[in-house]
Amino acid sequence: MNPSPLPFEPDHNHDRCISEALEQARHLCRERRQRLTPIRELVLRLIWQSHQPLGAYELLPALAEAGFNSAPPTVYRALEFLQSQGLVHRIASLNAFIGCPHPEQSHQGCFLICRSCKSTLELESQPIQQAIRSSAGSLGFTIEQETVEIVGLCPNCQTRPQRDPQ
Amino acid sequence: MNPSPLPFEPDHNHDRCISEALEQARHLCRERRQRLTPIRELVLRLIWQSHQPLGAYELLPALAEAGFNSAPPTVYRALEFLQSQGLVHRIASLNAFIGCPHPEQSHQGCFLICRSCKSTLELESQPIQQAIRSSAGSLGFTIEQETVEIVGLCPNCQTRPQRDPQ
DNA sequence: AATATTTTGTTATAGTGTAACGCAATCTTT
DNA sequence: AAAGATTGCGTTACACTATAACAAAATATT
Repeated sequence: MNPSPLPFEPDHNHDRCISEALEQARHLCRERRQRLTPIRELVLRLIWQSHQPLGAYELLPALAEAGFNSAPPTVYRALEFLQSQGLVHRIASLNAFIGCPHPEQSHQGCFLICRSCKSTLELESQPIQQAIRSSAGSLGFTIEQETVEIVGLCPNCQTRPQRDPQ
Repeated sequence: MNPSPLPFEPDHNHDRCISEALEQARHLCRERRQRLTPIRELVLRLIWQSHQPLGAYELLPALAEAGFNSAPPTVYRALEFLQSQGLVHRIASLNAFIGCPHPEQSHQGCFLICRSCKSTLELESQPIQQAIRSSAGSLGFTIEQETVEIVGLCPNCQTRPQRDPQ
């Protein structure tokens, strides 16, 4: 069992991985004087539990089960808050959301998304960042937001295409 | 007047730029034995006319004006065909479509999108491609599809934020 | 001309996301 | 602790994006 998730590694200790993410979220929000309300924390936990990008509407049933209102605005508000705090990212090409493993400083994610098992890995790739900045800079373009989403097959699914690591 | 569009340059000869794109599309489709029907050609022309990413539903009124059916499936079918031929790209972060300036070979675009005037430039950046391939490769990830969309401010809009180059 | 294939028309519906308003909970100031 | 201000939530309604399914028309093939 690993203490934290490895790239495309299905067998890490996911319970611990979730609770660490939640603890960090609580800590960051306390520090920033932001309110991690029960709904927001639940949405964050649900997203972490999946480890796959999760659509907004997939969250609604769980919210209803927990006794909350489960109309779309409820979950979108929670997601908006979590995004504003860097706790989740939105994957534009999937219309879905995923937990951010290092929310302590605002950043632009770069995602590797497995088409087969949907596992998604957030990279911190200096070379990619650098190449993008350099290209934009040479054209006089000022970057405000980056969307880098790579879809393909993770190592597991190249040899065992049907398996779902979660 | 320039014969072809320059990066974020509002004053190129856009009529010529459109007609060249259409001529190339006709040529490619003839070569590939694919049918560039009136609807498909009209959709392609409308997209090129805008030079900004265009939503599917923004195309419908023009289709109706031209006497075609203007229900969503009509335009989505045309867009699907044009994408399959590499003639247009979809911008995931905008739910919109834009003409491809070099459709002769299938490729993954990298887009610089101005938040203010919406001008969008497709890059062929070897360093970015290389960095992405290298990152993915070192993790054993096989790339199938890349989404790279950079939103920010183009040179024109950094000094004249209100101007619309189109 | 007959048949097969592709494209389009049409209706309906699924999926994603937001506006707007009022109430409730929390925070701030006194 | 009370009053007022701010923030978050419940609720309804709706806008925007995209596709399924089937029939009719147009085109290609034999």
